[in-house]
Amino acid sequence: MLDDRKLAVLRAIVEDYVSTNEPVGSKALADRHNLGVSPATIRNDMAALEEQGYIRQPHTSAGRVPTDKGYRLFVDRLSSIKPLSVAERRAIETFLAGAVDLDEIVMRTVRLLAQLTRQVAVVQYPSLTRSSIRHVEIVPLAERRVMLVLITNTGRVEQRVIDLPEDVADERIGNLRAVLNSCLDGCGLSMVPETVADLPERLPPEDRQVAVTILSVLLETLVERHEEKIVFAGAANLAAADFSVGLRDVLEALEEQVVLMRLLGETGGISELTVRIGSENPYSGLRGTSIVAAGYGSGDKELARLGVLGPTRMDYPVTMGAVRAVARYVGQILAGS
Amino acid sequence: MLDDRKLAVLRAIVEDYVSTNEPVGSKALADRHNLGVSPATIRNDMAALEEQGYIRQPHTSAGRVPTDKGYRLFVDRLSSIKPLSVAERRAIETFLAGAVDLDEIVMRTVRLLAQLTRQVAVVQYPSLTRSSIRHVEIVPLAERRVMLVLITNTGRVEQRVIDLPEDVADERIGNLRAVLNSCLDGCGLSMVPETVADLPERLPPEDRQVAVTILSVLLETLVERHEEKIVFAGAANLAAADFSVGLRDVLEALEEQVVLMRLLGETGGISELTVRIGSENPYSGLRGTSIVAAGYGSGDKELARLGVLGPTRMDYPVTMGAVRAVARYVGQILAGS
DNA sequence: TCTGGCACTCTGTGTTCCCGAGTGCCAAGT
DNA sequence: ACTTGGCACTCGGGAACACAGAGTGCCAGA
Repeated sequence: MLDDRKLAVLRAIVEDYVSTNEPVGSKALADRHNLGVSPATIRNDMAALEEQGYIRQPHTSAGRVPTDKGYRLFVDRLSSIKPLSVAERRAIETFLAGAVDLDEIVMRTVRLLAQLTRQVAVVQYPSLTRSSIRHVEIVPLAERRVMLVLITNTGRVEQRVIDLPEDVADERIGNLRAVLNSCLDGCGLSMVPETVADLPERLPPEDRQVAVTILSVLLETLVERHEEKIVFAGAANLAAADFSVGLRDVLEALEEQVVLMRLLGETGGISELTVRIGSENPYSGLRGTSIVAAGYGSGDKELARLGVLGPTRMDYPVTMGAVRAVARYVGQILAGS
Repeated sequence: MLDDRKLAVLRAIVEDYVSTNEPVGSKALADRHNLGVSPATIRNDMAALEEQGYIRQPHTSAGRVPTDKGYRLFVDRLSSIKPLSVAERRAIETFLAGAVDLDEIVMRTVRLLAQLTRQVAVVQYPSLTRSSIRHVEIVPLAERRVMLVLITNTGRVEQRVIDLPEDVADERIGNLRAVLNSCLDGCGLSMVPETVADLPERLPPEDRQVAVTILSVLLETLVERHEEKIVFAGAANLAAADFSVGLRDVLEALEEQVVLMRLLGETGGISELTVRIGSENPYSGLRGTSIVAAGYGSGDKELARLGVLGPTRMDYPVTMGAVRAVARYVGQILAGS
């Protein structure tokens, strides 16, 4: 149905259109790529490609432009991920190495990715639910008020202020902290509810009331924060890429955590790339934009996702290479810290 | 030099131009505002205003448009800050009240402000340097590794991972923590360096090495984080306001923490509004944009700043009202938590 | 000092026209 | 059966042009 030459023509169209941003005609193709055939032949192939929905003409008698389906075929079968240059790898390493805490790792990652791809980068904070507890801290603030601090093995810190039902002496707090830590240390977050279920009963009666209050907040934190935090950078790159569709919609989507979550999507395995092209993505305001995303994590567990968002007319091989490389490096950094 | 009527004309020009976004002519002015004089008279006044640089004509035989100088006069002498409606105040309260930690307070504030003003909102995290220490925590992570957690009275939490020069038993860590807390609790951050200066000497010799390591990281944190964290929201509003100047520059500025810092600027007193109009601001990429900013804090100490950024052609009375109101509410929330 | 009148100057818009790039199709060649 | 050159056709986009409308500056009169 699609012989090799037709595929070569499609590849050439995508490559030319990506680099020039103008509909590409049969003559230009014959000139720039040595396909060994004449423009007329190419025209026939183009007609076939259009017939099947891989390319289209913006107007009669203009060149051809790839459709979403065309890009999809290109990504799946006609291109290979382009690895980063040595210089780029070095840049990633040195740039990420300087980060001192999780906030800074994420911040640097998102900027790095934006700069590398010249597009909008999106990074999700390492998921709370898939990580485990490294330490729980209870800090007395006032008479009946404490702050609960939760530190996970990914370096993420959650804090909540709790109003207690009664005055509690500091040593009782300390005691409680010790108990909590001894039974939660290293506990996967998804296991917390069962782990603490019978905890109050194992405490002296006078502490139970307080323990229940604190535990309920702890559990609440785990649930509420299920919707993860996401940051983006490189919005300025949107202005450069003259967007076909209004960039207002894109900016709006970027500020909606929920939408971003869905865009990053779920993955199969770690460091596996997901590409959503134009109308494939689940949000109508983003026709005309593609998302290249990957999971990252330490070891073999995927902790969160990151990716970039740009016009469908993007350089997929390069973008995919950058996303994959950054995802791997961030995973390493997280594992090492 | 400028009699009352000329000022009234200037005010009318600003108001009309802000609401219509079109150069305003003498006839339209005479119709919409009852100035009690004819268009011809207004024309004379306009000529005078233009002479002095308060307004200008985009082209010969177009209406007049205020200059930066004109807006400045308008803000300083011709307008008064418009208080928010009851409904808006209620919305602020309920929206901010639900926040559980500092991150969420800041996040909600910036979104609220963006929505209220329909412009880009910018909020700086409460300054580390001006707040005081509420608690210091040292959490053992591994053999020779601990995490230092710093909690300030504004609810801000800073964490750093520290590699120790030797193995340290947990009880020695606990001891160190107790000592640190007893001498730093409530200590203003700017006082920390002197407060801990002689601390190692007061410890048993075997702990000194470790203490020095930890303290140096602590001090480093205070210094490094001097450049504050800033977040923004509402970038989508930029796309709506058809910017005269390329919005690429604006987006770039928004992602430069340093530039944002300078834009928010320094203030006189708390809740005092700063307005920077067009060319008054220190960044050349932002010709055509104004910044309305205010300090916020708990009690009488200014902890940080917040504000909005929009086209010079903005509704200053309303914007100023919103910024002032939000700054006050955030201050209250911070004081109460 | 204000007002009405008048001539003048622009910008923006709509119209028309034309060029060129690119196509589809067909008939001839391999 | 596929490829190729030729040819007529179609549109989009830019240039040239005209024109209406809004707005001004200025002047003479109240």
